[in-house]
Amino acid sequence: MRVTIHDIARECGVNVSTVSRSLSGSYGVNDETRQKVLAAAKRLNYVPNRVARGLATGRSQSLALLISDVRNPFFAEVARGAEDAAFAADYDLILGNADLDRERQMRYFRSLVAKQVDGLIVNSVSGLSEEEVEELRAYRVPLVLLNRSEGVQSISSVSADNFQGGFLAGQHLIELGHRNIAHLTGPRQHGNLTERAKGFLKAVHQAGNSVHAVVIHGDQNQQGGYTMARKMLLSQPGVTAVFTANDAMAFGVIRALIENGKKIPDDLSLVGFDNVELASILQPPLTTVHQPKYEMGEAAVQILLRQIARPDSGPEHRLLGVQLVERESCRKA
Amino acid sequence: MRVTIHDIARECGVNVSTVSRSLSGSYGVNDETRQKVLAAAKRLNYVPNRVARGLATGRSQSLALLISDVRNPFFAEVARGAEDAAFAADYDLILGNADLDRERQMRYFRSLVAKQVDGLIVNSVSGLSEEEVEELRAYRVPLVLLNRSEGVQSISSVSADNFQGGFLAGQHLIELGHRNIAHLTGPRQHGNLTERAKGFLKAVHQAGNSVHAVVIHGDQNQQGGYTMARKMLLSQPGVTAVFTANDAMAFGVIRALIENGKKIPDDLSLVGFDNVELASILQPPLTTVHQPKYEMGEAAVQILLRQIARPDSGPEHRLLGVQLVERESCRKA
DNA sequence: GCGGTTGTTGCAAACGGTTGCAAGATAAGG
DNA sequence: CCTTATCTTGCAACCGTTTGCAACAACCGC
Repeated sequence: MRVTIHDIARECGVNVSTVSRSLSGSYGVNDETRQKVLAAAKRLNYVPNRVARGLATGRSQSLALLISDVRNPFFAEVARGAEDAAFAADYDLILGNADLDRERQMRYFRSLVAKQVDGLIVNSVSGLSEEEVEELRAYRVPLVLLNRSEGVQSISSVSADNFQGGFLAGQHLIELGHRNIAHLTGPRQHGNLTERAKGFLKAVHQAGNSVHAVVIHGDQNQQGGYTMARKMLLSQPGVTAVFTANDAMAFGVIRALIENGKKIPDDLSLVGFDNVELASILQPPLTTVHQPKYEMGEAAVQILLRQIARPDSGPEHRLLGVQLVERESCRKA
Repeated sequence: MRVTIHDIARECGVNVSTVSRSLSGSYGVNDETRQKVLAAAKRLNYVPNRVARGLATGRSQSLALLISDVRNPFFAEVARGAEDAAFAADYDLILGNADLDRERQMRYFRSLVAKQVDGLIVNSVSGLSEEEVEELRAYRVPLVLLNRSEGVQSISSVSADNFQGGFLAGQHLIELGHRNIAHLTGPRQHGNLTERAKGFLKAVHQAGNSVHAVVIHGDQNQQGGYTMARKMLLSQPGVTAVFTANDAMAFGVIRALIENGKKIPDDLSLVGFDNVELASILQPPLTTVHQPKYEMGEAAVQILLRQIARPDSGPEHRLLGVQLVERESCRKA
């Protein structure tokens, strides 16, 4: 059995409550006694039992991050940001990969609540039914969503400025002189991606009638980008520039172009979104919209910590800035 | 306050112990009573408090994964494998990024032990002092190392067959007819990478005197690969093939070659190690040695679960197979 | 010298479960 | 009908902390 405060108390000839107070540093214990206790704790190699502490205080000192998949570099970066912020505040982070499986997500929620996590960061909640969101809310655990969900004002969120990102991408291509631009994006109704498309279209409309834009929907991954690009090459031969709603799709576009013997940026300019590490390594390096992924993880934890400290404080929505990273996948039209 | 078993007991007019037994499914309770309890639990929306349970049973029902950095796709993949296996067994996974910082690693250990994690998967322990390893051992928490540490027989481990991987890479290049091969690797004394180098050299020696090999040490990342490649192009102009000890270094090599106007595989054949996702996306797709990353995570959790179930069972060392994935970065010499 | 502070410590009740043991009820066997 | 075995349930201790309250001593000012 491990050493407990009872052992220390016996060793020092004091009551456990004195030991507890000495260790947790709250005032009200004589300095001499405290030193004695501290020395004994060290000598006996005492490790406090956080579970017991958690039971007594109602705090588990852990947060959870529930995302689709850490293998997605975007989430890995978020996870690292969250983990660093949590570690700094002496919390630890439980990781859950829920894919986009509703059932799995709910199973996780229940398990995490049962474990008394002090706060929860969730990728997205958009797939959940009204009832499920209600159940979630009933748990009364501080919650922050990564990427704001439409219409869920009451839950804190951290998002990148997707609209602005889409706008920047569109503006950039237009400034380079492109007049026939395609936007490759995911399925309709996907909050984030929809925002990006809206921003993009704003830039297009601002440019007036001279610019022609087409939006193509498909799967929001490399394969989807590949498929859409192939289709586009056939149906839209006049396109000179492509903006994809994420980098993965851009990689698919690159593959399709290589297969068709076309070169970037000579035959087609390309702008991605996310700025995953790969984007800078690829040849040519991809121009893309940088999302502050690490910072999003950090911010989410900060909000959580604040909500834990002041449970009655309202929800907070943080919109983090994005920026266009110009590399070599675009050229003047 | 949340619903507890006491509430359910009151509701059903039975003792808490009966409720506990009904819920945890251990036999010894009348079926009718159990149904009544289950119904009440559901009706009241009861969520068991795992912290309390943990205190009583000494089990926290959570495992921890302590790695350098999730942003490294290798670890992200391992993490996902571990998480899936843990989830399936109704455990959850605490994630820790310790970089290679000893202090941070030790802080994590203590915190995790304090939290009564039931098992711990650790990236590497090689940087720790004797004393620290001893402290770790004293905690008596089931432990498995990702990548076996030299001379630490007493702690379970899961590793890829690095030696065999190095051998396969060397053999492949030799079979293609290369006679002047460079191996770019990390600092000396790095367990894994050393094994890879050894395997590579075995292939070289097996081929007899006709094959000339040079081993270059540097940083085990993209930048290191870049630097070493530049140096090599100057000092070893006769080299026709390169084997890097990981994919990241290979990406650095590619960058250096592009800068020098050289083409892969025409001017130089290249083999990496790891098979990160990026390797297949790059142009040209990289020939590399596949490490079963996901499976390593899974295996680590399985070992942990076994050790938790039978604490007196000895350590287990699992060596997972690797395979050469031939893509388009090599050609006949 | 006395009442009132202030500071230090101990006592004991939580926190929400689990579990060994005993008691009572019921059924089976002789 | 009594004994014994089997089921079902309750009681209470325990897991390792925290924390409100009371007790006590020392010190203060008057």
